[in-house]
Amino acid sequence: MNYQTLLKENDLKVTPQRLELLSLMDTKGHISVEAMYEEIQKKFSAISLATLYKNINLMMDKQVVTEVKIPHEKSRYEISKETHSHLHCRECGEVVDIFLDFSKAVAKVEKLSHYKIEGENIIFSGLCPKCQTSHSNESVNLTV
Amino acid sequence: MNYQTLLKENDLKVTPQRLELLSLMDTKGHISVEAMYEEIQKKFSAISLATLYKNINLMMDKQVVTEVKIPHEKSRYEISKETHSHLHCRECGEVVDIFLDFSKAVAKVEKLSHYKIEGENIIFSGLCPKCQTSHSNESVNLTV
DNA sequence: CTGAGTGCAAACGTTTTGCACTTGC
DNA sequence: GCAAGTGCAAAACGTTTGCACTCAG
Repeated sequence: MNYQTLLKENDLKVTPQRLELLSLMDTKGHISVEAMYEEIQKKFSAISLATLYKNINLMMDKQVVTEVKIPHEKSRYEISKETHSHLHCRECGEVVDIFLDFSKAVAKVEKLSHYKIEGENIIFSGLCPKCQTSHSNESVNLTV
Repeated sequence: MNYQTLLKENDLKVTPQRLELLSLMDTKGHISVEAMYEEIQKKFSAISLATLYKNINLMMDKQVVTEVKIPHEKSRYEISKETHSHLHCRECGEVVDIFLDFSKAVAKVEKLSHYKIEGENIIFSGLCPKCQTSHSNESVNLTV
């Protein structure tokens, strides 16, 4: 992905901080403000939280970045892409994308509710493949 | 709905503040902390925000109340009920319940992802029937 | 009567703001 | 060169905490 172009297309100046931010969201997938701050400090030790917030908000306004609100967790952020859903593991916290076609469901909802549906926000929660088998931490110290 | 029973079943003492809180969530449907505070002050002018938060958190811990995270909006709260989805009007902010069966989709997701799905969180956004026709505010002051 | 709930004030963590300095274009 | 972006410090905001008082059971 070309972050420079992405910024320019949205009338945002290309700064090294912004490039790194986009790179983080792109490679780490779904990242919280906290984690972004920790990560970006590795390259820009003097970066300010204010700058981080300003950029996240600006990019959200421009729809370059999308906020993902996960039940019982803090928001995470991703680079906007085609409509997709999310899978969230309640054990390890992992969030992954899943591309599914809900147009049938949307049509049904429109018929039933008379709403004009413009978008859907879908998060499935459960256990990822790894956490279904590794219950190592679950049974520790059960002697109460 | 019997709020007294609901509280007792969850080992929560029955207080007038809690009864009113549950009544608000029940009748108003999906309500923000802010709106709850404004409403509850009509009956309990001296109520503290701390009490409000303590009760919301306590009831969430006990799963009596569920947080609804809507894109671009503050969280709202509802009395927990059977699995259901939500419809959100971006114009007037209304949120309504819709009961749909997504078990087929869940099965598909499990097959594709190898996740074990325990719950889904689905919000459709768009325009409610009223806001599709009344565009009164949309075209005001377009002369730039 | 006793522990749980309430209200108040203070504290806390997160996010936003104003301003001087720096940088991209 | 100038508007936009950055970093810093202070402020604002929403939420939580500790404590004395009150009330439900």
